[in-house]
Amino acid sequence: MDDLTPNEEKTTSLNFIESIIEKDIQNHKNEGRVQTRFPPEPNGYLHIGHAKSICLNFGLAQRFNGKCNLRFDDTNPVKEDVEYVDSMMEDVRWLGFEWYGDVHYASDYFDQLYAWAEKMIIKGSAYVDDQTSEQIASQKGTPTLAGQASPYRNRTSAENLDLFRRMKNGEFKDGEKILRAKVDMASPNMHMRDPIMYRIIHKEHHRTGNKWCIYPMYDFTHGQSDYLEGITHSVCTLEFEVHRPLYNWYLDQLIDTEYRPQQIEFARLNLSYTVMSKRKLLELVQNKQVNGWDDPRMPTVCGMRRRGYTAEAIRAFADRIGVAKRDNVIDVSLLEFCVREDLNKKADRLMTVLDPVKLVIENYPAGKIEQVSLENNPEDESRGSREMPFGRELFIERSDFMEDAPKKFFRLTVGGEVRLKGAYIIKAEKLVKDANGTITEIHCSYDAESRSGSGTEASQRKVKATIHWVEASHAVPIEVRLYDRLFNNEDPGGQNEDFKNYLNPDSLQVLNGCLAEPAIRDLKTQDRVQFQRQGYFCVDLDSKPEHIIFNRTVTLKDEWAKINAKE
RNA sequence: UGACCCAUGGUGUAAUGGUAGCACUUCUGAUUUUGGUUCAGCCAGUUAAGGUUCGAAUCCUUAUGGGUCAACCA
Repeated sequence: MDDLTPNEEKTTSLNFIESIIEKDIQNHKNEGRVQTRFPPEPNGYLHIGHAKSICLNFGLAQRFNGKCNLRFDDTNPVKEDVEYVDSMMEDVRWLGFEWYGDVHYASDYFDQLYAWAEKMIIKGSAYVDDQTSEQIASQKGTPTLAGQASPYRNRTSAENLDLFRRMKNGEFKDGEKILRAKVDMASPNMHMRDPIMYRIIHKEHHRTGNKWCIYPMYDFTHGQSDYLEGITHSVCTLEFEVHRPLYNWYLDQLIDTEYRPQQIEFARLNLSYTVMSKRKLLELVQNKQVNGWDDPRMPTVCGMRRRGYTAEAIRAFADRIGVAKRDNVIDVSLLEFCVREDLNKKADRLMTVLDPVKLVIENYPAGKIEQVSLENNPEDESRGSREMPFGRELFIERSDFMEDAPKKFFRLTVGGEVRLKGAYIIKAEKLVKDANGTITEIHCSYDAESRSGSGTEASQRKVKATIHWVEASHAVPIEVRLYDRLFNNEDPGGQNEDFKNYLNPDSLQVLNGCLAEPAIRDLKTQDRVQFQRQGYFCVDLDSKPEHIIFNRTVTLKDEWAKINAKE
């Protein structure tokens, strides 16, 4: 596992899971051993909610000198695929974690689980049921009404064993028979009403091929898998709370050791302005409302990676949101804060003009080009500086000029002065407009004595604002993709209407006429930079040298946008 | 009209019977050749009612509110 940055040093206060573990260690439970696991089902892509779980499980192992396994919970061949296995391993590693030993699969334990099932049949705590799923459901009762026993509940062990073996041998079709645990049809906990242990699925499994046509259910698999791997603390989300009695019941039936894994539940992550369920994310992909699982608007790990999020930022986020049992909705602004905090220190600055308007410096010699020096990162002197061409014709951001500016507008107006970052102070003199009245050129004069860093008195002059620019003849055209929140409702999944009704129609904005300084050509795919005064961006996967494409990871905080919005 | 879980500023999370703290957000100000960063500060909280206790966010009771559970999914 990689080192924690200073930011990720744990505080002294413990979350409730850490408190449990600390107590267990003090009591020498399991010889003081700590082993956790991250157990995804390989049926989709990992999202920021999984990232919370990954950081939690691997983080607990780090903190308590334990181990953390990676285990694929692959008990349902109908839903699972190797494609997902590979992407999940990639995502876990990208987040900065390495699992202990080999990757594990629940399917590694199919033989042992089968043997345990036979053991339960022999001792009379499991039976084969011939009924349809509808019949079984109708006997299940309701949370307020006890269930009724299956007519097959009292088959002899011998008969059950024979039938179960024939199930395994492929003598029955899907759904014809199942194996159930004999627990308590009157339990107030629905999961204890003779839960299904094995079902018949004639489907090739991504790892075991056609060896099996019966597959164990989650409940009959998870606790035993934990046990077999020596997991001490089996951390899962709250909806498995009602499964815990069954988790423990199966272990009680099957094992006799003092060692016993303990299931602990925590509240899953919810993020404002997005959805987190695999089903809903899949729907967005299938309906082409996003461009695949790694669309930078998706809360998937691969989507966030493509957008330019760093693993450090995601880990810092996971750390700050904490772990507890109450339902929560984390404000997406915390995530944005974490990525800005990280990128502010790491990302070199670059000048790009997203919505260019031409600026002509009338008293600057035509044809002259001089080089000005700019520091790469004011937060990190070791990043050095670079040269950038300056000349008579430049492009500046259209929004940095206003004809009828309110008093709080600090940028360029006719008769007003601003500094061109790293270069000279200019004063706007007159405008050139087209037939529609749109400004096509801003003509200005410059103060030749004011060059940045020249040390002259004029260079020390204070002006209200400093704006970014690019020299016209050296400008590099780029495409920039701006992303906004995917939904315009804080909790799109929690409304009465379909969550897709709350999709933000402006979540993706593709800008094609953007211009960048020449240094932009040095960047490689996925490199992250700050576009001066605008935000953090990264080179998109689709970018090519002849067609450079950037994704906006997150904007800078923007005081003027706030003031402007209030008008 | 069951069982189980949960309840601290707008959001999230601490305080483990003894001064309700931290972070994000909002807002104010200082610094700034990024309206960024940094720094300083303001506003703002224990769901309610009883009880135990010298003392309760914390323990107990009840109420209220929220969540989970009736897949041959995980």
